[in-house]
Amino acid sequence: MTEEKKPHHHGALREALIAAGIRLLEQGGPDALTLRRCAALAGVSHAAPAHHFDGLAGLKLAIADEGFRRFRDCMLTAEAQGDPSPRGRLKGICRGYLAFARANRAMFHLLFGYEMSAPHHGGVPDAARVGYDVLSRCCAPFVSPGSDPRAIEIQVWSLIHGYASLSLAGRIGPDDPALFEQVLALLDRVGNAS
Amino acid sequence: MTEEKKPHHHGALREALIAAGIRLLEQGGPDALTLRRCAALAGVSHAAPAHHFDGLAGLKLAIADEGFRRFRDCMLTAEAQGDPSPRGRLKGICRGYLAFARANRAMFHLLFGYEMSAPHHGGVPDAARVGYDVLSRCCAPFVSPGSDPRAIEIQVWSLIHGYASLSLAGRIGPDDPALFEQVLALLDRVGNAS
DNA sequence: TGTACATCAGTGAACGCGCGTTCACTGATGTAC
DNA sequence: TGTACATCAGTGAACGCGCGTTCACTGATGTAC
Repeated sequence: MTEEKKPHHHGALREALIAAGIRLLEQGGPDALTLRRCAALAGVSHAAPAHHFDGLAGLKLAIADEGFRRFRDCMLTAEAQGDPSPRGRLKGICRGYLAFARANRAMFHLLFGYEMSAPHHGGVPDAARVGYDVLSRCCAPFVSPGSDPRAIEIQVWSLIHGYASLSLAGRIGPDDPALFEQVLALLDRVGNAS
Repeated sequence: MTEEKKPHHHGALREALIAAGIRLLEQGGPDALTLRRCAALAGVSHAAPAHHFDGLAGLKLAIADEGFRRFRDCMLTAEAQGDPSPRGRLKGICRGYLAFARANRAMFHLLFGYEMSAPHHGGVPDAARVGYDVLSRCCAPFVSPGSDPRAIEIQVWSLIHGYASLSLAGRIGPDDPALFEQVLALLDRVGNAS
């Protein structure tokens, strides 16, 4: 199971290829993620991945799946670190959202980029849902009973996703925690009756 | 100047290549944008573009430049169409923002994607500024005198950019104008003393 | 108005590159009996 | 416990593809005089 020897059979090649893909992604950007390079980094021949993934698209899907789980974990960690009030938790996951994006630039672009939503593409992996569930839970305290929670969820998600995207795109300038907190202050006005 | 004949000299190849690139982008996605295909679509040999652009990166920069101008025009048009109050203008450009993203998926990803902000890349083209200026002007009425306008600008920009990005990524589901207006309603709480 | 010449903007052939994929193969594993 | 055999997970060579780039070239344009 946890063998890492070098016999003919790798033993955990699937996981090794995913890990290699993530490394390539972060070190060389989206274009560095190819089947051949993943195979080389995992120490197998370039034809080996065909036994585990349905082409490059299949590998990317598996990488995105793993990425979404790490993304969720990053938000949960940030949630647990801050103020335990509902408002504090909500801001906490937003801080985790931004932290993940900054620490995993290329992965973030893979998770939300063109390819993942292209017309011909199979669609977003199931794991995308686990992140949304965290968001949804943290928004719940601010939803008026009987009303649709979706509006508040999308307000919060848009705000933090936009900030993270613009930050990665270099549009907000260097890291500015004070500015980010000012933007998050808008969340104090979410869900109140104004 | 406006010649479109077929002599040895094209006359306006630079513009033709940019137009070809935009067509390829929208019809085939980011990967369809190559020097050779642009040249073919413009009706010249594949070596011709080298006389006008510094490689593929140079062509992309020129395409992004044109894209940012169209983006701004789209916002200005939407601003002019709606309620002329400050709040109405602000929401107007947000509607233009979303409309542009939806009508120019691949271009939108080019303008804000990984490549445009990659470490080795030269940076965002100057034209990116013209869009921000529109946003800044529409935010100005809500900035308290003497305070930094940046906080409100980034709040608004994050909200609309996030919504547009998530919409393109297929995360918000099918087009839902009512939901979008609910999200924009958060702008009613921007810049007030709460 | 005419000529010589430099410069510019194309052509088309050729290059090497990394890619995904296919194929026959082989060693290792697992199962039936 | 031992044997036969099917299946699985790798190897390595080969394929064709489209890409960016280079190169010598040539036709058209523009300028000096």
